Amino acid sequence: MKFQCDTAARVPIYRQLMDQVREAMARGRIQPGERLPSVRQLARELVVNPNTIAKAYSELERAGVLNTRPGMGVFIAPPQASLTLEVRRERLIKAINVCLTEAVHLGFTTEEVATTLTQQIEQFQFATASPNPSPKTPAP
Amino acid sequence: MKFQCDTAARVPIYRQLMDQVREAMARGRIQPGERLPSVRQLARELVVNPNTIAKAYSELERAGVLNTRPGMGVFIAPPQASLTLEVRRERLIKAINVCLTEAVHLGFTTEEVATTLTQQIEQFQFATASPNPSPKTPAP
Amino acid sequence: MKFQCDTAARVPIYRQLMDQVREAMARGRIQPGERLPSVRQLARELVVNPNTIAKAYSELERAGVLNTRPGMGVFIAPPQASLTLEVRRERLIKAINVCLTEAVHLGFTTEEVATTLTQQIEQFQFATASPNPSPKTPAP
Amino acid sequence: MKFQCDTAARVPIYRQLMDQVREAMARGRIQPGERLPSVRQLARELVVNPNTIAKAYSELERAGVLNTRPGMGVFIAPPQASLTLEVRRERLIKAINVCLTEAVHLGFTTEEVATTLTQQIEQFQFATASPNPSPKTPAP
DNA sequence: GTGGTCTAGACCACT
DNA sequence: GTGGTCTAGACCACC
Repeated sequence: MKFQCDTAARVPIYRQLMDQVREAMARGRIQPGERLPSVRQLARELVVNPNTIAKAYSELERAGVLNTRPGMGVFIAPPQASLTLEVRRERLIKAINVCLTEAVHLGFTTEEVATTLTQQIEQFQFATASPNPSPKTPAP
Repeated sequence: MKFQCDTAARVPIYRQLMDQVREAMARGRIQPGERLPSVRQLARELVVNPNTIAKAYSELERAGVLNTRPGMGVFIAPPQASLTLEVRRERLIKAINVCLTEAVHLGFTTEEVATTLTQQIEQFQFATASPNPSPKTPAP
Repeated sequence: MKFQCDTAARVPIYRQLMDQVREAMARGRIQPGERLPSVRQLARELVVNPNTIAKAYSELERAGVLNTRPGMGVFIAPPQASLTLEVRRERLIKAINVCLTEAVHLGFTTEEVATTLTQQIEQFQFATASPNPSPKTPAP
Repeated sequence: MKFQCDTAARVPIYRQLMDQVREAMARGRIQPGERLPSVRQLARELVVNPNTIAKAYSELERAGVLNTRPGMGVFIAPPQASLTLEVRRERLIKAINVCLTEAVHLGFTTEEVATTLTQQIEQFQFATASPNPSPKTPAP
């Protein structure tokens, strides 16, 4: 996996790295079990303090997205949805509202948003069946 | 307009207030020319330091969404899209990707996301014509 | 003389009015002895608090630019250069530096600034002889 | 870079600092990528509250002329002209008019203004080619 | 009444 | 070390 970071941005570097891992996973570019570059290697590559890389990795591990196996490296963890359906719904709606608020302020029309969304949604690897199925999709 | 803030959240209070103003505008709940609560009044109401409110307001003014008139109060500014179409497109795609990344990690299916999005999109006041119209939506 | 003010601007209204009087004088659009609209009349016209108009006028009077004759109205005062050449030089250089700093930040070239300046300078009514002549312009 | 501020002046301290940074940049005395003194250091040096320095820096960052990297310091940002030619022209004319109005009121002649301007203009680092070149300056 | 500026001093986040 | 956020409380400018 290829990382990059922008030291001039106001979003902290460790956050940029976390976001990149999460987005790459969501796009299916990296799979569970895959190994990420070591802290030191990535620190050299990005010319960044190793502590910063370590912080990004440890936060992701705390979130259950990565597994660190001492002496072996850092690996993508298998998916695990531990949240209740209610909490997941809330967060989805929140994420959508943030996105739509931005879209309105950028001056786009409903159609333009829908078009762009359709284009982008194909590039993500969505689950084929929800772990806690919603009532909308009754089991056959 | 009704505000609320969570002192315990890791997102700064002034940021929470900014987001609420922006979302309320995007939903059409507050209109250009409308007056917001005064700094002191809102500070008393939320039990927050007036400086914090002032910071939220002044940041929004610099973003061009508010006008503050000393001695008069703070008002919603008329809409003004000064960004190029290219920049606006970039930001829209970025916002959508953040949203979709979150949706995948929450374990939702494509259909669930599409359904929720359709529900939410109706609650926002989108522009009816883009300031820099895209070739995608020819006039009938 | 026609006044206008922008309540949304962050420069105070009384300052906007002062600047308009000063610029109109510098352009020769209003002459010494000419009468300005009364406080009440201008306040009605601009839909502004009379105190605000009064403040603009009294500040200009303090600067020696206006004369208020009670019961008669407000008049443009005859020119009077009471400052030393040294102070006037300092202020001219300061004003020019502010202007040039802005020009550089706007990304203009020297030629573009010179061209625009030549166009604008013709519209102002400069003195034909300096009250405290500089050594550059020896008396014949 | 050397700063100074006048606590007695009616222009706010943070504004004075902003103006000094902008002028130093326009004169080429500080270059993109260069680091400014830290908030705390400058606050000690000028005997001013750190919050005041921070305000100046953060306003300049919002204007796009500085980058602040938490934990690293504050740096001059690479130049970026995002404004349309029309807006830039308007602002240039406005800046020139303010300057000329002042010059007339100080009692200077056209020649004196032209002479002083020629002297000062050499000390600024103007762009050599406009980002949106005007038709006035064809390439030789 | 309104918002704007500044101080003093605290705590946190980032590198 | 760096900057960012928040509080408490003061004074000023504008309308």
